[in-house]
Amino acid sequence: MKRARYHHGDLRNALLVATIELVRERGARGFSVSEAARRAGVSITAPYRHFADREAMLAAVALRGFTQLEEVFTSRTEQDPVERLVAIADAYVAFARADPALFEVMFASGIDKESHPDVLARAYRVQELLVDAVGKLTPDDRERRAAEFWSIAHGVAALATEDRLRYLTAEAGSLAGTAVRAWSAGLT
Amino acid sequence: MKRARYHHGDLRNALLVATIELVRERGARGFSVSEAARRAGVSITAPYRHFADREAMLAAVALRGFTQLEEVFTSRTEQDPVERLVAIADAYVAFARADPALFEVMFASGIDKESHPDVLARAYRVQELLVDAVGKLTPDDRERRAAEFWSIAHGVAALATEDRLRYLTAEAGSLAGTAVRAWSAGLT
DNA sequence: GCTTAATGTGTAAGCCTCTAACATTGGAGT
DNA sequence: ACTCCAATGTTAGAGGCTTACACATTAAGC
Repeated sequence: MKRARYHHGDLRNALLVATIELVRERGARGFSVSEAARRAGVSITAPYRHFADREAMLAAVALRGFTQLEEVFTSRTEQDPVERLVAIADAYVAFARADPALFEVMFASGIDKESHPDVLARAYRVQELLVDAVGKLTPDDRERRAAEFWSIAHGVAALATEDRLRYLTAEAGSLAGTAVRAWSAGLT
Repeated sequence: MKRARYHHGDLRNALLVATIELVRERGARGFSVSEAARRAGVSITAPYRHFADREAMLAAVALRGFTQLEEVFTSRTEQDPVERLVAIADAYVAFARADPALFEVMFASGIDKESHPDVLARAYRVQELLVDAVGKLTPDDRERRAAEFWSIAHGVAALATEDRLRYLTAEAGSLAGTAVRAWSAGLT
C-alpha cells in the first residue's frame, strides 16, 4: 500500500495527463485546475508550482500535441509527391479524429499567442514540414501553396471533429485525401 | 436624462450585443454573463430570464452568425460555377476576418450540439447552399464535393483568424479563392 | 381599474482562479 | 553524516463567476 507522500515525484506530468483526460470528458472549457489537481491527488494550489496559470497547462498540452503531429508527418515517407501529400492530409485528419480533445486544445482552446510563443513556434515548425512536402510538388509559391494545402487538411479536420460535416460518415473516409488529390491535379 | 427603468425594454437584444462585444475584447472564454449584465445595466441574474444559461447566450449569438453567413452566401450571384465558388470561398474568409470573435463563437466556443440543435440545424442549412453551388460544378458526389469545398474555405478561415498562417500576409489575400480554383480545375 | 404573466432584483450556495505565508523534503556541498 | 536551501506541497483567504430561489415591479389584457 503506497503511502501518500508529501512530494508527488512526477506532478507536472501527472497534471498534464489529468488535463487532457478532463478535456476529453468535458471539453476545453470544462477543464479546471482544481479538478486536475484533485485527480493527481494533490492540493488545489499545487499546480501553480509548475504552471503559471490555467492557460499555461493547456499550452503545455498543446505543445505536446504539436510534437506528436510533427512525428506523424515525418513518418510519412511516400515517394510520389502527390501520394505523400494525400497521406499527410489523411494522417492529419486521423490525428484529429483519434483525439479530438487534443486537437481542440491545440487549435480551439483560446491559448494566447503572445503569452505562449513557444506553442506558436512549434506550430510554425510543423508548417515548415508541409512547405517542404509541397515544394516537391510545385517549386513555385511553395509557402503559399503549403498554406493552401494545410488549409484543406485543417478544414476537414476541424469540421470533422466538430461533427459539422453532415455528409461525412465514418466509412466515407479520406475526404481530405480526395480533396488534396483534386487540388494538386489542378495545379497546372 | 433617461431614468433607469425597472424594465429594460430590449434586454435580450442588448445582452446579445454585449456578449459579442465581450468576446471581441476577451475571447469566448473571457465572456461572462455577469459582465454582459453589467454592461446592459441590469442585475447579474437578469439574463437568466432570457437565456437558460451562459452557453445559451453564446448559442444565440452563433445562430445570428449563421444567419449572416447565409446572407453572405446567397448574395453571391456569379454565373460561372467556378467563379461563384471562388467568390463564396473568399467571402467566407472575409466574413471570418471581419469579425473573428463571431466566427469563434460559431465554431470554437464549445457550444454543445445536443443542447442547441437549432444552431447545428442552421449550420446545416448553410451547408445546403454550398451543396447547390457545388452541384452546378459537378453533379457527381455533390454532397461529398461540397464537404471538400467547405473544408477548404473553412480551413483558410480558421487558420487565418488564429494567425496560424505564417505566410498569409494581408496583401496575399484570396488564398481560399486560389485553392478553390486549383481544386475545381482538378475535378476532371 | 384589476389581475396576472413577464421581467428584474437580492441573496446565497458552491464552484473556480490565483496570491501569500507556511511546511516538508531531497540533495548538494561540506 | 550533517546542514542548509531550493524545490515542491499545503492551508487560508480574497474575489469572481454561475445559477437557483424567493421577492418586487410593471405592462397588458380583461
